[in-house]
Amino acid sequence: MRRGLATAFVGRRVVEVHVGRERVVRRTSADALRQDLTGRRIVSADRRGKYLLCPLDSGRVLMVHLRMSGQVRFAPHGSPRPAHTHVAAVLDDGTEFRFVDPRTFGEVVVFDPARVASDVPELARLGVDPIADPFDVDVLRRVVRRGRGGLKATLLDQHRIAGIGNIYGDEILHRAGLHPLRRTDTLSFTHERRLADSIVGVLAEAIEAGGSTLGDAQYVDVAGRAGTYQHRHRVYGRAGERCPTCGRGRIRRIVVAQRSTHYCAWCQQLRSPRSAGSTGPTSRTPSVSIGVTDGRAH
DNA sequence: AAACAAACCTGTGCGC
DNA sequence: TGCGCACAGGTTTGTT
Repeated sequence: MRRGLATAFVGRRVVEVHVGRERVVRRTSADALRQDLTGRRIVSADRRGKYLLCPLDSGRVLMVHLRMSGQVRFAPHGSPRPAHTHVAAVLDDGTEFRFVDPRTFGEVVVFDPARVASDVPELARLGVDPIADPFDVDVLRRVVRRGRGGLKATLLDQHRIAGIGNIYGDEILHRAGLHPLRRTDTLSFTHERRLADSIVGVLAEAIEAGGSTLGDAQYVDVAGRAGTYQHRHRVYGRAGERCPTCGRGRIRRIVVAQRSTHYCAWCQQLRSPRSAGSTGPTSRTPSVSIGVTDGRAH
């Protein structure tokens, strides 16, 4: 999404702003958004965790959060707006910025970056961003070792690490070969290194693939195109299937931190299977998939 | 402090 | 065909 904004939004000037639903500008108001955006030019497109941040030439910053069902779309001004378009900003090149969100959990706000701590406190309190910030096993250790909860809940905690959601949390733990309920204080240094590598690896690959568009096509890019990473999900949404990595375990679905959670019963055990002639999961080479390329394993 | 539930909304897919 | 229910990418708030 940030890349799409960098292409379609940066350098443009806002001519006119329409607010449909007040709810999506609830942090301030429709009047405030209109005043802060009208006549302003978009300077850049940044991101912290799941927060999209577009600095304006006024010195203030436009923040968009998509939450569960939000989209940002750009289309010619005058073309029919999709249902649930709650904010539309006409731009100086004849296009229109649209914030579309059926569930209205998402939001749009312009704030003063000097007052971020009071105006957008959750943004100020975000943890390390593994893509935007320096991130390695030492950073991960420092952040994760402060608690001793389960791994899945820790990965989803935006105050610790910013930007990992439910899909990528599952995919990261699968790549790392770690059980979602494994306690963070039981990891060896090797585990921690594997986890740090998996966080960066999964996120980077998913970004390059344009993200994950599920069946209902709620996530699409600024031009309405679907991502392709869903074809490479190894566990998310694949309960009951055979694991494409080990070819041996079944994908299980459990509920962790009130989120559906998927993992391979063989590659991701709470305790490593030892002795008794059982070798346990050893292959840690995620790119090697036997007999299966993309899509469903049958 | 941390674990858990509920709340915020709408749409879709399923079983009956 | 219609109805009720479960469930969905996220985050905050309130309760144990």
